[in-house]
Amino acid sequence: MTSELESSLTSMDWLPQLTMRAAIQKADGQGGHGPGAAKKGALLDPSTTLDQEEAQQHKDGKPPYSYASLITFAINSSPKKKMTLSEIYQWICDNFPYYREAGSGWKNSIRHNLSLNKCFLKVPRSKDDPGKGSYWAIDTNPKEDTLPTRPKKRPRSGERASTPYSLDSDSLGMDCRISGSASPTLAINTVTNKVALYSPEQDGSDSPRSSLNNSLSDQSLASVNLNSVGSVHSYTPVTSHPEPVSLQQPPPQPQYSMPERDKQLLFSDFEDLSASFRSLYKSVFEQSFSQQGLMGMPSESTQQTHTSCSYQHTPSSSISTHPHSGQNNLTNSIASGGGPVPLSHSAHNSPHGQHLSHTQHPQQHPTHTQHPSQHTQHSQHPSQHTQHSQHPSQHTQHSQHPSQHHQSLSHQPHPPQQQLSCTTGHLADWYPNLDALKESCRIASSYNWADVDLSPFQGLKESMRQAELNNWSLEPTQIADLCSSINQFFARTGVIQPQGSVQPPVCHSSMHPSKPSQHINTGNMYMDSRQNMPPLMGPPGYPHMPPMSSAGPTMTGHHAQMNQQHMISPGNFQIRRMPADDIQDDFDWDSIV
DNA sequence: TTCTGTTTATCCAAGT
DNA sequence: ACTTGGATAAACAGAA
Repeated sequence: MTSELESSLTSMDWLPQLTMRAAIQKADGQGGHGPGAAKKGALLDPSTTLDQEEAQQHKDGKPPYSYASLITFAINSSPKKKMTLSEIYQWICDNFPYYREAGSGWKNSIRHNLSLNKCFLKVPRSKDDPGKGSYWAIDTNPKEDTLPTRPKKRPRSGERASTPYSLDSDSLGMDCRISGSASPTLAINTVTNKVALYSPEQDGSDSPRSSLNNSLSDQSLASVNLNSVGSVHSYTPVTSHPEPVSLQQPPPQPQYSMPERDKQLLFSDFEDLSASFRSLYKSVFEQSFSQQGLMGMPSESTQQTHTSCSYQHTPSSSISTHPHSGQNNLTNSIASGGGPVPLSHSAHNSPHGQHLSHTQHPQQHPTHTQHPSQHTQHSQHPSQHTQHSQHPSQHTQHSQHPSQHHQSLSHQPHPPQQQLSCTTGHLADWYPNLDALKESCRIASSYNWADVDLSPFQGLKESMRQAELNNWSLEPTQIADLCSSINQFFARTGVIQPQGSVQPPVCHSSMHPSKPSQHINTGNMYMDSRQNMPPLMGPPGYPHMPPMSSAGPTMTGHHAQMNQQHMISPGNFQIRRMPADDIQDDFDWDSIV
């Protein structure tokens, strides 16, 4: 039996037959990319499921899937997107009779894969769900940078030292990075190990075999939970190599409906949004209103404001500099496959065709920031948050260091997000601007709002308060509204410039060392988090937030600096900058250098 | 005891 | 030749 398995699983002749919806490219699986690519693609999508048809095709013979694929299929077939080992066994046996008679060696391999492959997360059972073994889920956000979750395999002669433990995205990243349908409640602690935590309510009777279709159904985002989960380390998705996936993805073979993709996007992009908002809320309203005797915040709301674990949406690096985002967490991180990462998945499907299709928002500004024509002197798109280019060569050097951004970003044709078709209405419109908004939040948080009259923003304050009370678990539309309100708030208070040059008060000191900057950290963080993210960008449809110039953080920091000078004291709102020390940013550039 | 999970070692096929 | 990714086997430890 093992011999049969061996021959079947190791041979590549089955690759063309792979059908893994998203990742798979039946169309050109063996075309330009070759078997290797196809092979890789086979595991690209953590949310891949097995088609009934496919299953039927391989009923009799050796399934042309790798064990990792089988596991993925199995897990994804479960409504809960998690399965116990025995369930996985069962599912495989049920769907591939071959394994029923294949002895037990394959089970060992399954276990081996589960343990070895970072894509798979062990999910502890809940207390009320006793049983043997843990659940296994798919990590859509495998940590791929920094510390390995496990010691590297002891190198031996002739063996690569980086795999399979390597965080090298080419291997694991490829397999797992793509956004999937991970449950929003899935928490990953990538610092200590791969651990996923499901909310108790999610534990329940799975129906592993009930479905062969993957969907976000039961775990889709009924609401975007921006809540932070306290003590767990936030995930730091790093998409050092987002493109490989996309490159291998044949264009339009979308596994997800666009709404689903959007949902995934939401998670990725809102990962630290809650932190930003929360931070803003606390820094601005809490501070201000408390002094004005208007505060009505629950004490708990302040508890999570600053945590040591910071999450940073770092498309191409693991840098985490946003202190306020520390509250972020897992809950948020999961979903998205690393935020940007998943984007690449779809982004490449139609690198150009989908360029900004979010037009549903009534308020949407006709000319989007990402429009190439608006980028005056830079090849890079300021609004792109950056996920880095789709060119592998560019990813290889995704250094987070500002000085290197210029080069590495200059070729990015389209930011993944840009290419997404946003279909979730208001929220979708914010996709390209979330980072900017978050950045603004962060910047705003560094101000001293104590003496600022925020009474005109009672509504916003109340909204945020409610959000706080709800642990930032908001509906997409609510988030969108909140984004708009906050953005408006920023515009009015001068945090961002309402019109004309919309550069936010962000300095990229690293880019302009000669200029003293109060935002050194900000600048760093900014670039760090979104290497080519525009300092600030108005939401589509926000009239006074015209598209940013192409001034990317790595390229035209001087604009931001200049603006900062006069925006800090905006009109009626005299804002005192907090001492530099108060500015949240403990990021150490040296650490990544 | 069995199952589960981790780890190490080795082999093979394919790619570079 | 070397690297890479996957498969297989096995040893081992811990939990149910």
